[in-house]
Amino acid sequence: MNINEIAELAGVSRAAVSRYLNNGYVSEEKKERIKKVIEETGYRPSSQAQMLRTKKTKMIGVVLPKINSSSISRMVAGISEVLSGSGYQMLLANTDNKIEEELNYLKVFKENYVDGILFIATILTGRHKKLLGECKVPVVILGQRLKGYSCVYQDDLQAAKELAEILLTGSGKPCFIGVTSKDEAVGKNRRAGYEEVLSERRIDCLPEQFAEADFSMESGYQKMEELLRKVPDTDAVFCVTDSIAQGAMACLVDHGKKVPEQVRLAGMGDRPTNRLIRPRLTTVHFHYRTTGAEAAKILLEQLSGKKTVCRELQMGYEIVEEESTGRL
Amino acid sequence: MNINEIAELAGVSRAAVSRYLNNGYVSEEKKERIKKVIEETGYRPSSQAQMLRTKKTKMIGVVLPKINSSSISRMVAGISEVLSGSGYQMLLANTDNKIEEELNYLKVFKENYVDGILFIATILTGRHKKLLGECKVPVVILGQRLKGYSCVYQDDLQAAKELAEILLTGSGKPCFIGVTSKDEAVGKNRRAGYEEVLSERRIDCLPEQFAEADFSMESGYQKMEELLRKVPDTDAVFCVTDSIAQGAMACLVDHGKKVPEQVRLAGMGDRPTNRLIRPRLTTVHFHYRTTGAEAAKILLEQLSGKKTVCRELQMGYEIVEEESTGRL
DNA sequence: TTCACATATGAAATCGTTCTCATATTTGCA
DNA sequence: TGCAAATATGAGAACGATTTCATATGTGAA
Repeated sequence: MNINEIAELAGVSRAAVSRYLNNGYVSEEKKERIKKVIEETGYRPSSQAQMLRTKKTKMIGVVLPKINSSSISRMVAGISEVLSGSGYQMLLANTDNKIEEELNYLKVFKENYVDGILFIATILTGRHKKLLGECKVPVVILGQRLKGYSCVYQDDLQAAKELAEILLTGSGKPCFIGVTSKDEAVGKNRRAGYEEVLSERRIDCLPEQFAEADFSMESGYQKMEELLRKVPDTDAVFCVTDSIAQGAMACLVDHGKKVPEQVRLAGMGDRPTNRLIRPRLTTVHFHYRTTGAEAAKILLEQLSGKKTVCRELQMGYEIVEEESTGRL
Repeated sequence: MNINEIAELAGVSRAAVSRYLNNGYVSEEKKERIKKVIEETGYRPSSQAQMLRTKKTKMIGVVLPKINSSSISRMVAGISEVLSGSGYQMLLANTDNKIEEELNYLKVFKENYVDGILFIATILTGRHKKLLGECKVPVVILGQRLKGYSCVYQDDLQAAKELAEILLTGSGKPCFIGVTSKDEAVGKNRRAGYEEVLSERRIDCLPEQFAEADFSMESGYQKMEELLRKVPDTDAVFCVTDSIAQGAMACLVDHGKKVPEQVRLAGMGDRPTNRLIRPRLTTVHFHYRTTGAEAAKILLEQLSGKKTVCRELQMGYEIVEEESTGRL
């Protein structure tokens, strides 16, 4: 079933059918005939042909580091929510945290494979920036701020600062478990927020009071163990993610440390699973689902062809103070 | 940059360039020239044109009920793992558990929008079956067994049975929190496994000892509360998912019931978050990631054009016995 | 030598749309 | 009435690849 057959059955020209489908000038009488034939045959225009002709794929490429992560899958849910019903489909590119994969997908997408790109980033290298600059389609970056690009990101610094103020109340020997500083948002900004509070309160720390984990619970457990060895009398631990905090918590429990009586603990990200652990973990709730939704909205706006002004959106957060920081 | 310009720059015909790209007959000398031009220009053939001409989109449609669910996002990770490097892209269709959306995506995909479909199902109605039957592209169903289709599913009945055998040891008044029986796998089969053990052990149950939740923790909490009201002396609770079990556990704790001393509890699905709750939850570990990976492999096999024999794959499982069932 | 078969080549058809263009016809307004 | 603008129509070119076809050359076996 192609447009020619429909045209023939309806006794009109191919162009008329095309116009009917695209709201062009067609007389009521012909509209009626075409409608009838399309319903009877169940005809659907070939999207492949449309793509070729219009240079639009009606697809959004979503590049992400790891789909089975709570924060990221929540963003994707938000994206999907907004995209559904907009006529756009979502093309998923799972990079498994491999930079080469990320670059590769950007290369594929940047020409005209998709109409727009949502890029959930952790680390943005120079090569990323170069490829992003070459993109012929609009891009929105999620989770990191990047000059010159539309982006939706968390206020990591401020959130970390506010959280640290709670955690460090009355603490003399705090420890910190972070991640690589190549990750601007989680690695750099959250640490910066923490350190601001350290210096405001004139708490001096030795390098051994800082550890660097990856994003996993296991790694949180392990780094906590190292810290306990090096700093046995630590009384507070700031973890840059909840996964890390959960690992650290398990480690503390296993080593017979009472939380929060002996060691206070805080994480960031408000994993849904936090509700399950006891003592309850103090954390920061970020609106990940909304982050995804807002990013998708911005992209759709840019696709709708208005002036392509680049928009930056900083999301709010909420401190979730619970038992693990000992004030409740 | 299109194939004509490349052909001209290389001094060959358009057909030669196409053959070069598709491993047809081209002399070494021309291969060299074409290669050089392509490298210099950074030419990439238009996938849209290829799709139109070849009727292949190199995309797999993945239909799923909810992306931010641990089991499903693990399946997607498995799918992505296998698909990556196969030359196929993943088109995500998040249906948000709405049957109409599912049917709609099937309608879009069934013709030739994608080369194959991975369908993560919960409920399979007659309309689903009709649309699946009309699919012109290969389909693999995940999580449910359906006659006549390739599928990868869990051995829900056997797993539930084995789990019930542990939970019901020495129990006189067990309760059950299930889900709708429209869900063949989780609703029907898991309940059937549970009931088999009931009858083997000649444990009689009243209807009020059975509750029906949806898949959420909240609903697990709420149903547990109802059960505690109707059956205050219950000594064991079988939950068909871990989310439900986690909700039930929270409820029991809130009502001052000791787990497992007063009430024993078991879930199914092995959510990663189980490791965090105390007492540790007895559950069944299903290989979701592998389920996704295997399904993708079957689909790729069918796409590779061999005999399209329909394959059924029943995945194994592992009982994870922990404290909540009181035997450890 | 001859015939079959693999290798090599480019012209032209093809996939199924949308869009431009040329051409009518109708409507609205001065 | 006259003239511009809006409405309506279909022929045919384009989009950018693959594939068929006709044709030519090289190679090895009978």
